[in-house]
Amino acid sequence: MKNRHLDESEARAYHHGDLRRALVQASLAIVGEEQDWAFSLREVARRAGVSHNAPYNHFADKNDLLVAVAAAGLERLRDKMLAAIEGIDDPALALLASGLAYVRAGVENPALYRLIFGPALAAAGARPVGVMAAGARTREVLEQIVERGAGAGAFAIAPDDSRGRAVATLSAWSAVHGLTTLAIDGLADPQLSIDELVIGVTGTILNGLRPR
Amino acid sequence: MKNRHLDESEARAYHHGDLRRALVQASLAIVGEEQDWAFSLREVARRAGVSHNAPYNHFADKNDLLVAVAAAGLERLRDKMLAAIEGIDDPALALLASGLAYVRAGVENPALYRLIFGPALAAAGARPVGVMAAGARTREVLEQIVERGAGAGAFAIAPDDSRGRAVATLSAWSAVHGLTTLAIDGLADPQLSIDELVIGVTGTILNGLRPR
DNA sequence: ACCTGAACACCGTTCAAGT
DNA sequence: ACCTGAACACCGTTCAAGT
Repeated sequence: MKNRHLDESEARAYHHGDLRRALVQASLAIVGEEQDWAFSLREVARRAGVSHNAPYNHFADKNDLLVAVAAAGLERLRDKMLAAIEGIDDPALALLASGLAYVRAGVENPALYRLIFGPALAAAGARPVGVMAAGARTREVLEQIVERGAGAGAFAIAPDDSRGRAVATLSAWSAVHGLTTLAIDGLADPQLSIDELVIGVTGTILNGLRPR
Repeated sequence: MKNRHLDESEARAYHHGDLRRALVQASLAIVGEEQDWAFSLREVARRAGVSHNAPYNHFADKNDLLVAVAAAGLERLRDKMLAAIEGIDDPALALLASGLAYVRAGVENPALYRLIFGPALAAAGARPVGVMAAGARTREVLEQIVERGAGAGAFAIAPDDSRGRAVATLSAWSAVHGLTTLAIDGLADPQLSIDELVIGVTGTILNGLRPR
């Protein structure tokens, strides 16, 4: 009864060291299905079919689980960006495509987006290294597009200007990240569609990076 | 004892219909002093010197209080932006000044910034009108700068292009909003100072809006 | 009209105990 | 090594009762 939503192999796996992964998956399921990013640790345990303190064998506390979930969510975001720029040579088009994928992912699953940039990162004390590392890997996607654009002369950045590349990367990330949260919060212009907003905002960034 | 941190006039005021305001002030104090945006309703009541369910006479539930706190925080943000652009005629400089004020405010009080764009707006069900209205007033500051810039020919937007103005406004807000959250989350480049980051990112936006 | 105290269901975390 | 059940302090919310 407790395990009725799990098949036998999955139930067995909990005794094989997979509970950690199962708890992260259960969390992602709750976030995605119920759009609830403030779920309780006990609810996750219930969904995974274990007692409410079994998670403590794999995570120091609730925030430690949230860190793992946020990191997994960031990896998903990164994968979508990578898939979106696959085969696109023009750096400007690649930046637009990655931005579209990023904002769409956030708007499609707002609760996950809020979780990623929410409680885990806000935790007092030491920075949660898991999320930070995943965030760095996500930023790298934009960094590489900027680097290609700078090398090809598509963006007005000298090849040896690492500061310029950092600013360009952060400009692009800030714009799509800010647009995503404003759209999720209902603070973006409702007259325009999400795609129109992304194209418009990314267009401003691309215009700002273009050689004059 | 319960009221030891309140003087008599303040204590009396709670019987004059000011508890609502006092609870919002107490919340802002907790957020600012303890950098804790996930405070409990009971803690707010304790700080205000009332029983733990007195708040229910003024707010429907905890989220209703959070909405009021978020709206107050947004008004503060708006006031800082307005003060920063006071007397600046050049639209480009005004946009930079407002952006600097915005990001600095967020970085100085990250917990308040998280609260503003956090739980209240994420609440399931109906949109919290209080925050939405305050958000619209905050966006208006940027809108007016863009409008001035479009009129003066400082930005490449035709006078009758309301769509262009909306995109420009959202581009500016997205950039500073995204930069603020990334900086707070420790995901911005640590090599550069906050002011350098704002100048760089705002520079990209301004460059993108400038006539060619 | 506004506030209080008791009560309820729920939560995060700890601890002793089981296999 | 990993999991369970009891226990503790705390929370959001409701309700009856006070002024």
